[in-house]
Amino acid sequence: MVNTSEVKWIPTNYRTNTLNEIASNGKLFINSEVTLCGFAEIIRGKGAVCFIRLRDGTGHLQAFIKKGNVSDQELELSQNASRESTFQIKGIIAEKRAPKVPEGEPLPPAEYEIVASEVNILSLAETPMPLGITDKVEVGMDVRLDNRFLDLRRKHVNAMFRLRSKILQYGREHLISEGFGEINSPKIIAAAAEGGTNLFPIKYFDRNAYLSQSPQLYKQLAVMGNLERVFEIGPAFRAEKHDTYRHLNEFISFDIEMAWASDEDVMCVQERMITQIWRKIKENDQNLIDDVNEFRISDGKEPIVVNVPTIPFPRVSYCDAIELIKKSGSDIKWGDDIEAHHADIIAEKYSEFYFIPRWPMSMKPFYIFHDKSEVSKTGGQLSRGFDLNYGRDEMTSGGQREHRAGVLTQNLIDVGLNPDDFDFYVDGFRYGAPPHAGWGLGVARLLMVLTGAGNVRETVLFPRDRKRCTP
RNA sequence: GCUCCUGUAGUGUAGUGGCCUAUCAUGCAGCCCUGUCACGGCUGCGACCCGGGUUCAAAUCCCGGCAGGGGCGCCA
Repeated sequence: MVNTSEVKWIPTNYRTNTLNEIASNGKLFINSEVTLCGFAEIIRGKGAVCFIRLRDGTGHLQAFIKKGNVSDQELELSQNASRESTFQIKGIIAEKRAPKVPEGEPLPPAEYEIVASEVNILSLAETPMPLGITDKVEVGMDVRLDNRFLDLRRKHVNAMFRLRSKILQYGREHLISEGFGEINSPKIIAAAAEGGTNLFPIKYFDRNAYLSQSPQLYKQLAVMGNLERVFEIGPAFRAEKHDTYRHLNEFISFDIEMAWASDEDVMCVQERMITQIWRKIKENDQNLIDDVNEFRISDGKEPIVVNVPTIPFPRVSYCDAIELIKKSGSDIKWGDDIEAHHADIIAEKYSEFYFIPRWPMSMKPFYIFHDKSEVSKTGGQLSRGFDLNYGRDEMTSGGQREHRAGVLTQNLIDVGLNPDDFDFYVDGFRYGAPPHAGWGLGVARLLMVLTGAGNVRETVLFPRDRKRCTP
């Protein structure tokens, strides 16, 4: 279930070992006395014996409870316990009796079990459960989310969130290796950071405030402060009434910002980070991918394969993308947004990761850098803003930022924002400002790509959408 | 904001006007068997979202409500 090779599992007051330690190194434990804990995944046996398949956060192990080894009361309570009840069992590790195999077939590898001498039921599970942990019965998304704590116990769901943790870990490690430091920006803000999307208003004592839609302005200020290269993994809030497989109203954004860099420089950081995440997952976490695949196969889906993408990712500039879409017969002109059905056309040619650099300045936020000499064939002003897509889906939005205070103020005016509201930001650029660039990446969307999940709700523990604010 | 669709046992489903005191699986309860391990066998429990209407007859058709899902726009 989890790669425990590098983890030191220190005993707790409840257990001496994890189940996986015993299951994978049983030989070393034979005849030794241990105390183990876990959920009872299956309870079988009547009369003189009882078998419990225990599960903890590391793996599984069978407990064998036999009349005479424990009190009659312990045996009976165990036999009558409901599935998913939690147990603490003290006993001796032994090799499992080998199963009967048909003539001529080889015996399976040795397995181990704990032969109980003491059984302590920590908590009895109520019945029936709202959804089955191991049952081969489908469950609707709504029931799953209402009972996420149970849903998470299902192997493939559990694996999904362990993979999420790995993505964050490997991403962090990679950025740190390139000189980035982690920051935390405020999530309570006074004014709309970027305009455009709707914010959630909140009461901040006796004033009005909002939940942050993006760490954008603050990570830039951190760079102005000579933190040089920063990243943040934190929540962003958007009060948009969307209702799709890829949108939530609260999501975790993986953001970077770096000094002395252009749009192209941070695209390179991103493709290095993504390939490194893929490479590490492939090296270390195939077991988690296998858990996901086991479910996908039982569900009639293709198993996922972790293919490390090759660098560089294709760059399909905005202008080229428009040409490509036009060629397919779609009605689009320079200056139009590339919508989902347009992205489908690009995805026919570029089905994996690709960048769309150099969007029209008119379509990008005020803080994006533009160079007057960089224009389209038709004369439209280009920007240093880019997107990263995977097929039809947008993963990232980023770009080189405007570091000229005067231009920033003009940009604010051009998009109809009041520069006075942004003094806290523009002031940061008045006393020397390095050219800089960055991006924000949707963690859940990246996990969707990695795992083939068809809905962002699969990749977020407790998703917040238009209809759902609990649990 | 605009669209399309769906509500049947705890869970997932079958059902398209009468054969529905509603199918199957899983679950749960009980019994039998058993060093079990995809265990097996038997018995039982448990449901048509709510309110109107059409009809001799409604889970099924119509209207309203409530709840949920898909898609679009916008975005990560």
